[in-house]
Amino acid sequence: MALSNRLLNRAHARQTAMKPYTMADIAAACKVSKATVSRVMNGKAEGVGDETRRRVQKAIKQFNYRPNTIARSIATSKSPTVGLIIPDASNLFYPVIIKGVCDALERRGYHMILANSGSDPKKEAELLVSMVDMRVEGVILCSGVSNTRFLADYKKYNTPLVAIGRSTDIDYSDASISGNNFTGAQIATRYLIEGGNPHIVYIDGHPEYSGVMQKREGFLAAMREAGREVGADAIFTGEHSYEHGFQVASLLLEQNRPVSAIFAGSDLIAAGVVQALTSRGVRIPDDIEVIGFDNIILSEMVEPRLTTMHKPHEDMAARAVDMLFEVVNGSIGELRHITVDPRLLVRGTTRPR
Amino acid sequence: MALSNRLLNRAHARQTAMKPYTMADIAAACKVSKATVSRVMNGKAEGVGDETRRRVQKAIKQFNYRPNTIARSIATSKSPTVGLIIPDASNLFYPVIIKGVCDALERRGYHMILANSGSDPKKEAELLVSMVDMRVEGVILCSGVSNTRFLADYKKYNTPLVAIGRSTDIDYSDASISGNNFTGAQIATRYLIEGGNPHIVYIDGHPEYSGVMQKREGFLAAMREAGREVGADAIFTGEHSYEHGFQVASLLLEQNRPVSAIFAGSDLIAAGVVQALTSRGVRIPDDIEVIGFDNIILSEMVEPRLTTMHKPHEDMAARAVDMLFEVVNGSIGELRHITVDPRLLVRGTTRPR
DNA sequence: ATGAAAGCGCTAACAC
DNA sequence: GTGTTAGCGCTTTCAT
Repeated sequence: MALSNRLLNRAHARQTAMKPYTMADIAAACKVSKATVSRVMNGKAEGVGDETRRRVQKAIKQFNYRPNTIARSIATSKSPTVGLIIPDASNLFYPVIIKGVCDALERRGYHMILANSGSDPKKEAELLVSMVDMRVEGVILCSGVSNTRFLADYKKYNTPLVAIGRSTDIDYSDASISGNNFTGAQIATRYLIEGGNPHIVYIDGHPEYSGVMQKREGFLAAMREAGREVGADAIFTGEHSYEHGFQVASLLLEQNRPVSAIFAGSDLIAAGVVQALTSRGVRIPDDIEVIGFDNIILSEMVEPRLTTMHKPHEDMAARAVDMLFEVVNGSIGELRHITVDPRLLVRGTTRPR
Repeated sequence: MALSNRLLNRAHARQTAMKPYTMADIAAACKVSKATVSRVMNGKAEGVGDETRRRVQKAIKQFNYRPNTIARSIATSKSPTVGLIIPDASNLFYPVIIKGVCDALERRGYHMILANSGSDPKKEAELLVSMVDMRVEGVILCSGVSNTRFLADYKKYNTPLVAIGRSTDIDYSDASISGNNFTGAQIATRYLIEGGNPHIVYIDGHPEYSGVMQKREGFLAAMREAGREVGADAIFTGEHSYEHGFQVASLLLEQNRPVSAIFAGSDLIAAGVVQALTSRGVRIPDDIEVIGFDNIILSEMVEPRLTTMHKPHEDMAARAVDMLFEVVNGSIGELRHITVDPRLLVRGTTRPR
């Protein structure tokens, strides 16, 4: 009686405060226990009679009852959410990653909490911890610059971490998937060399990004093996942005530098280069060849379409999610750190070979 | 004693199961009550002595204790999260919306749960309900096609909803912000007419999208007021995509149709148009003028840069978040449904007037 | 087949 | 200042 009184009071309070119905409400309405409602909600085949089940289901419909995911999480101590941390959602590189992770998660009935780090290691650390506070089941981290000191320390929080696009610092994540930047840059550069380009310029983002360092090495390796000298003025680093590409290309033109080909460390940079060149009347690929990196969606939207090093980002995102769940349930194998080789995708910014 | 025994046992279990420390652990270690730990954690100035506070803070540091957001949510019955539902994260229109919402949320210490509806009203409804299940404080919905029947019904869940980009169906959201599509289309079309274009073609997405209908009306209104006739073959609807723009423009060229200007209902379409035209040697804006819509980041990355109808998406996203919180705490005023007028941004795809 | 009761980790009165 | 005691809405033994 005491119980049912409480419930009635609650039901009243609910009406005025417009609070959602709870399991107790359904239980009371059906004159069964919460345990039974719980069994029905979770579709337990065993342990509940047909008649009872129907009655409960009816009440659930009627009350429009929806179980409180939070309460469930606190009871089971696992919440159906995963965090995704990226540098900047408005950077054209990430939409497909976001989509890939989001969809893969949803297929498993999970939610995605998205946050932008702004490429700030400190902010990234804060976000990671706040994800831990949310008790996400794991987090997927996209980042070029991280506070590895923090990442090592982060292990203590015991929240699975899988990295996308960080081939270095493998020890700091439980699993990772990334493109082979060295190889990719090497392939692109070789292609440019074999195409007979006497003057190749390489433009990329900040060298502190692990990916940039690797691409730089790949570029240098390809040049070296061809016996080419690389002057300090053949390499331009800066922002990983469209503007950077545009500015460097403009500068090159203004300085009247002999340039026959440009290898850009990202399609964003490459797109900036293409616009700078075409807007000044330089013909691509006839006068200058351009190769980008990543094959983001933008690379098909510029004219001519970018020849670029393709990486299967959507698949990589899905695979990252797979791996995250594998580490969660301890089924992850030895190959926890995957590297995929970028593939040269020839389009319009290079001449036919 | 019983209590402290339980705690000790728990502390042991924790070690082996690697479960995070709880408030009880800290309390036990400091020989204070959970209430005190809670007070310290929440920075309550009153109610805790200096010495105690320091002791507790030290233990928190030492144990690396982090409060469980979920538990807190269940206790306070409010969770620091907001849902954002968009049609497709990989569509270049959304990155800046995502970023805007995410950042605005983070400034308030909130998390964003992101989900893609794929423009499927049914899926959208499911997502909305799953957000309710998560007990988000509210949801921000970006959508052109919704199940208005469901939306009306959704009110019963009592979870605040603010819409971005839906000027119609105002009754279904607690607040909304969107661009004035009619006016925008009208301005663009007038500009094209005043520029002396004899043959204006209008390309847009599916007419069942509320925004498309409005733009269509704006286009027609502008044509009508100029005494122009609009043949059925002057309007092309289809996907809201780059490909659609590309295909229609290609078709136009193949059919050798007299076309002097194209008004595209989105920059994505406009970008496709520009590529189709330039790749076939049509000069923009000399031979054909093009005006897009939205001013997404892509519009600056094509050559020539797109003349377009600018809308302040980042601000709109931030404003949507503001409004969401206003409805949450009941402080929202009368102007809950904001419409912003797009502004003509003249760039390279139109001739100087 | 069903119910009672004990948590999950926290907050929030209300005592003392 | 600090502790006690109820919950929050659910799951999960363990009885019956």
